[in-house]
Amino acid sequence: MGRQNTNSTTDSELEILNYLWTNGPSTVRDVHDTLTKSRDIRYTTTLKTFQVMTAKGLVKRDDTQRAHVYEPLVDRMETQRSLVDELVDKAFNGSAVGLVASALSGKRATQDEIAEMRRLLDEAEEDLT
Amino acid sequence: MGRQNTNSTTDSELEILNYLWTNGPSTVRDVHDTLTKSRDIRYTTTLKTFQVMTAKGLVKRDDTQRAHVYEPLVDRMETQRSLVDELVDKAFNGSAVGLVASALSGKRATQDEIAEMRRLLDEAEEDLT
DNA sequence: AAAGAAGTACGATAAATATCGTTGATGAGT
DNA sequence: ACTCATCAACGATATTTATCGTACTTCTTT
Repeated sequence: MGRQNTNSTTDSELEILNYLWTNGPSTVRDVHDTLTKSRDIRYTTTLKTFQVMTAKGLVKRDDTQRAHVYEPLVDRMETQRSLVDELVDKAFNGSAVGLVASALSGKRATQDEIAEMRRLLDEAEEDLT
Repeated sequence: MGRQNTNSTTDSELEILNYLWTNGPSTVRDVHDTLTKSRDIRYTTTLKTFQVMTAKGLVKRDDTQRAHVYEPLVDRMETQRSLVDELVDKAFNGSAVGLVASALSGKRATQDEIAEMRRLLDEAEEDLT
């Protein structure tokens, strides 16, 4: 009964993973000092999230130092892809086109971004044959 | 303290909204009979979700009939856009390009889908003036 | 009219998530 | 050696979500 989620990573976890993916192996202190700039949370909250993530296998912990060092065990692109797939299923009836249409209608894309997307489409098309 | 989510619609709610957007105003029975094909849930679960959605203002209820008729109060594209924006922020550091790249790397897009995306890009470019 | 089917209302509950506080250990500076 | 800061461990708790069961009401069918 009760809650039931197919989700792999929660919002808090994703926030932490983003930091680790960008900055490499880090301590709780490193991450917390960044998180606390935008939100008012306690150190132990960040720590607890790390512990949960470790239990889930999302990160690996090196405890040879007093301040444990964490690094991600999940791949960034992989995670992004699964989040996108999930959203496409849930909100766009499986159509990636719908997703792209939405993305373009939201914040207006710049000329450069549009050009980059065209390049991505060219690539995707080549991979088809 | 405790949980805190910026999310507007939950998974269950979105599932119901999808039905309403596609099929128009419907009764709990209508929706439930469809949901129950893919998941094993009780009628009152679906009903309860409708009641919560009504309280949240996501749907409007017409109770002039014994079987109340519900219709969506939120716009489909609007909702999709906000879900996409949320994901772009959370997982792609605000870059819609990253999202599109992920979408293309996931399930392989067909020739037709790619063509349609190109068309969307053309449109977006024109809107740039 | 009685029985049964189909509805709604609503409280209870399990699980997941995000959060905090307390406790005990370890290290650094005086 | 003592004090203070930093850290990890861990339990407690509020909230949200998804779910169900029970009770009550209202049609329908015999």
